[in-house]
Amino acid sequence: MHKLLIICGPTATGKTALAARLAKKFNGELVSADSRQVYKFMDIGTGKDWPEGIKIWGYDLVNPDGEFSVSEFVKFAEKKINNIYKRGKLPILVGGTGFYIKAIVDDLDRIHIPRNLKLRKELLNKTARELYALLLEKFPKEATKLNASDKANPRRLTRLLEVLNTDILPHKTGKPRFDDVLWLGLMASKDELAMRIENRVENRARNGMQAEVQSLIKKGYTDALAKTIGYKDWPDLDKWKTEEVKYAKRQMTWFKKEPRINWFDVSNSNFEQRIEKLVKKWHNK
RNA sequence: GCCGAGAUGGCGGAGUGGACAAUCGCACCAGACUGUAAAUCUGGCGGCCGAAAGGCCUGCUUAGGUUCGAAUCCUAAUCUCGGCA
Repeated sequence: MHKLLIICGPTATGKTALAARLAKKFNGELVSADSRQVYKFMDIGTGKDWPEGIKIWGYDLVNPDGEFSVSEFVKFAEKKINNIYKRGKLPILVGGTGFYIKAIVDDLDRIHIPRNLKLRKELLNKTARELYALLLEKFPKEATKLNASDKANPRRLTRLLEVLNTDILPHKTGKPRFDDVLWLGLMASKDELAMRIENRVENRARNGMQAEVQSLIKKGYTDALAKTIGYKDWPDLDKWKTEEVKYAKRQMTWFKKEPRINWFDVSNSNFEQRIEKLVKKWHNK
């Protein structure tokens, strides 16, 4: 019986802390599904927590200038989850990157089609219009299926051309079979979330962010800093907060349409008890 | 006190007699997204009615004025910023 527990939701809702408690109660190990925390040396800015006595996998997978994507994540996480099963423990997938979580649970067949650097280079300077025209010419069926947003999105158009151009079939990874998946979602009202984010940012700013940024610069990772929330606007805390709030909103836009999530408002005083009750029932089933 | 410059939507900032409810950027709201998801992209964004097309009202510091017509010209007031005292 392979069960998977998922704890998702926007940033600053206390996912890791909850996951750690549940891991203790139910003999679990954590797998982080967070696209920022995979980078080494970026600890404070990405909010890595290391709960005591609990294993958490998925941090520090690549250098800040390394290539990473859902595909790498899936390969890593599936291996890890299988390993956790082998040891008779419960894997708990915890994080705010909805795409990564979905990729683990559902069969997303295209994500393992590799990059085509030559093609990407050719398409690099083309506008969305040009890319779409090209797509329409070569793959009219796929092209007309696109929505208005994707039609204007150079990055996604490039990727689609890349996917359709290949004859390489995506290889099957050793995907674990999940018999039973429980999705838990942590959320809060807009105001509550904004407040939590503010506090969190201020704490991180006080607790070593300056030194972390400097050491990253010293190591030469300025490109990575320039594109990462928290680092790119440092030391402007207001901007950091705004970016973090916007990020939380984007996360919610993704999660809102996921019907399998059981939502809990972290402002409710008894939400943890209710979660424990639910998990217990599911775990013993 | 005198001389200059200026006051535009939540903010920055265009517009300098009609095409202006007012380019654009930020913020904000909603959304898309099966290999960059920390990314990228789409729509909305004065008020009211409407599904929409569209309609009505208010509006560019304030008060007057000129004009068929003003954010744009004139007068005065208030405030801000530079220079001289």
